[in-house]
This record gives sequence, C-alpha cells and structure tokens, in this order.
Amino acid sequence: MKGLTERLGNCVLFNNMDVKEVVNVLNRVEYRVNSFGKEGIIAHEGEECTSLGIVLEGYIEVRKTYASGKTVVLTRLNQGSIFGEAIIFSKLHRYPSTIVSMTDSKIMHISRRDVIALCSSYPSVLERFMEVLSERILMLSRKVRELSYETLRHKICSFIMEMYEKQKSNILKVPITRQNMAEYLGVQRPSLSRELIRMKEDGLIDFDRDTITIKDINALEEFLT
Amino acid sequence: MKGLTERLGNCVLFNNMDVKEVVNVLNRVEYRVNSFGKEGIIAHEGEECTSLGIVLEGYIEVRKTYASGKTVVLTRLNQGSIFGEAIIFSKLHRYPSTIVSMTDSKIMHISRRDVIALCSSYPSVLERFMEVLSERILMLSRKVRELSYETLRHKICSFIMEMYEKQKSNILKVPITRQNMAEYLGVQRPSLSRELIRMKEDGLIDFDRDTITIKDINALEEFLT
DNA sequence: GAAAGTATGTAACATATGTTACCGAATAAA
DNA sequence: TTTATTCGGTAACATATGTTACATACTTTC
Repeated sequence: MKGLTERLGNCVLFNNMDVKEVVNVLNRVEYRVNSFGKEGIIAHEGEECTSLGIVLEGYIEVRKTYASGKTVVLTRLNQGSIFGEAIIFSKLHRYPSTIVSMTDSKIMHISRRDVIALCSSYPSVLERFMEVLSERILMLSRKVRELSYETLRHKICSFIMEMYEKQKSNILKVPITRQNMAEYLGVQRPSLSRELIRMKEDGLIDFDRDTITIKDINALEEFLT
Repeated sequence: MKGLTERLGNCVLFNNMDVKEVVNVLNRVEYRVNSFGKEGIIAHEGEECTSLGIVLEGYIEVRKTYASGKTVVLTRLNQGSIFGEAIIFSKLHRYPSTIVSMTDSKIMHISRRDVIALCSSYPSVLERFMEVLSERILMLSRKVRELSYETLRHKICSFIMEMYEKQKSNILKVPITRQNMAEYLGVQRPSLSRELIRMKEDGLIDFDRDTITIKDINALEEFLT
C-alpha cells in the first residue's frame, strides 16, 4: 500500500521515528488494514478487542448506542489517532462503545501480542505508548477532580487558585469572557455572576469586568479543602 | 537487603514472575532503596518525578497540601503498591501531591530509563505495567461518567440499568439498603426516596423495600441520553 | 461620534436537592 | 409475645442553581 509509511509516521506512536525505522516496524508486525465506507462499523460495543487500532485515513467516531436506538458521540478521531489502547491491556478487553467510520477510511490493526513485541523492540514506541496512557490518566484525574467540586463556589475558588498559580499576583487578569468562564465551569452565566457577587459580599474577592482581586486567599484555599 | 526478592515479588509489576527472574531483574537495574520514618516525606508536591516508586515495606499516604496548611489524604498505598507510574511518562513529570510515610517504610526507586529497559526485557513486566495504566484509565473513565450525571434521576436510571444488565429481569432485587444505595449514588436518603416515588408516579418504575420493578425500560434509557 | 451589537449585572421566579424531624413497618433481642 | 432497634417513607423547610427577562455598560462599525 502506497503511502502507508508516511501515514504511519503521522501516528502518535511513531511520529518521532525516521522513515527507515517505520519500514522496519512494518516488516516486523503482522498488521491488518481494513477499509470502511461512510457509516461502516469498525467495532461493535461489547465485541472483543484484541488489537490496537490506528486511523490511517479518514475520520471515525466513537459512539455509545442505547437499546432505545439513540446514539451519543463520545469522541471523534482523525488520521494518526489510535483507539483501543487501554482496552487491549485491561482484564475485560471488550469495546465499551461502538466505533463508526464517518468517511471512507483505512484502519490498521496490530494485535496485542505485536504491540508488546513492538514496545519491546522499539523503546521510542514504548515511550510514546506510555506517554499516551499517562497523559490520559492525568487528564481524567483532573476531570474527576473538577467534577467532584460540590458547589459553584468551590469551582470558582479552584478557578481563581489556578489563575493565581500562573499569574502569582493577587490582582488577576481574567483572560476570558464571563460567558466563557461560565461555560468552562459548567454553569449558567447569571449563576456565576450571582455567586461572584456573594463572594465579594463575603469579603473573599473583589472583581470587575476583566479582573478578579483576591482579598482573602486563606479563606479561598480553606474553602477548597 | 534480606527479603528484597520476596518483597518485590509481591509488587503488582512482578507478581507473576518466579524468584529467579526477580533476582535477574534486581541485577539488571540500578535501583535505590530509601528508608523513611513515620511522617517522613518521600516526595514533595511539585518536585520532579523521574523514577517509579515501589512500596517494599510499610504504608504511605498521598496527600494534597494547601498553602493554608490543611492537608487532604488522596490515597493510601501499602506494600507492593507502586506510585509515580503515570507521572514519569507524562510531559510535565512533577508530583501533583506530596507522598508521606505513615510507618517506618522502605521505598524502592527505579529510574524511568530502567523502567523502560525492564519493560523491554521482560514482556511480563511490560504487560503488568500496561495493565495497571489501562485499568486506571477505565476506572477513571467510569468515574467521570458517573460524576457527569446531572440529576439524581440520571443516577438512579444508570443504577437501575446496571442492575438490569446483570440480572436481566424487569424485577430487580436490590442487594443493598436504601441508606447504602443513597451513599453509593452520593445523595441523601430522603432525596433518594422522594425521587423513587416521583419515578413511580411517572410510571417508570415500581418499587418496595427490596425490589425495583422496571415499568418502562425505554423511557429509562431514553432519559440517560 | 452615533448607532448597533454584545457582554455583564441584576432581579424574580422555578426546580432540584439537602436537612431535619417524625412515624410506621420490619427486624432483632429479650 | 413483647420490646427495642433499625430502616424506609413522608413532610416541611432551607439552599443552590437554573431560567428568563431586562437594563446598563462596553465594543465595534460605520
């Protein structure tokens, strides 16, 4: 297949390899490349997942399908993305969602066994793979923490403390609009305004259109614990 | 150090290796073993993390410390547990929290480089490492999903559908008390009762002390999307 | 600089859930 | 069987946040 080497070189697992090495990789593993049309099913929810998927061409969607027929798009993956990377190494290695091709697409599959072989032979692949898994863990941990805040005031405190870490000043420039800040925190804008006013009344902060001034940083932190 | 081999054999990364192989491992890597007393700091928040930690003896806590001085315990790790496994492979490899020894403890450190070397040489270690990271990803994903439910009714629907998947019947035996169910869903017991009653009024379910009967499974699923 | 458009604060009201208290039913103990 | 204890449903009230609407202040465009 023409262009396969370049395609693979785009993949997050191989993008710091030179061409020769990628060719080497291709010779060492028993890969499988399948073509799909628009709306073609790449993997069904519940199906066994025994191989890593790599999007060589096209773009695909990961969807959750409910018995009622409704589907929800969880993520979109385009060229160079991989999928199933966490599933193949988990105990219950079954796809938790359905994977659908959104365009004409070409998908490479590398078996779990060969992924291990690749990681053993190419430390750079191993490192990239670990990096992908690790970044995902950190991203999810952050998300869990954010979702765990119980009240709007908690979220705002966390948001302010994050800015404080970066700007290291009690007078913080808020780089986004109220609307965006509300979206970022997952609340309605009027709710955000109202709570900011209450926090001002409580002597925690002061604020105007595009700055927030920290009045009582101890109280803000205390509140987060 | 006496007993090191057995101690390491308990570790999640090496627990399917035989003794000889573990000895082999020990000869191949430049490990470091440090001792800590009670309340000894194993790693400070913000510090660079360049090595994998293994708890050989004792038990330790992962804590978040706030400038106000307050600390929150995030997890406890005992013998055989590892820490820093996601951090060493992430881009910003700094401890996000402080790690404190709770008893006298012995901690082994293996550098990132040697972890890679180990994974390259011992496919079983590689597999176990991947399994650890993958299971963590799946656990976190589940948690994010659960935390993302907006209303109590969403949580209840999800809870019911989970039971339905297992029991495959419209009449579900609820294996826990209301109190525990409320705790599991993270709400107050009266709130749970009230919402169950509303769902009964809405014709979605019927229930008594220890069973829930699904009346309209489509509506339940529909509601989750 | 005036007009139009957009962002923000504010208020009134609706809804969801927490909180507390109480009562009756189920269960365990005597 | 009686008594004590726990569990679950119920109600009244408190609080947090969503929802909608509107007025004011800021920004952009001409």
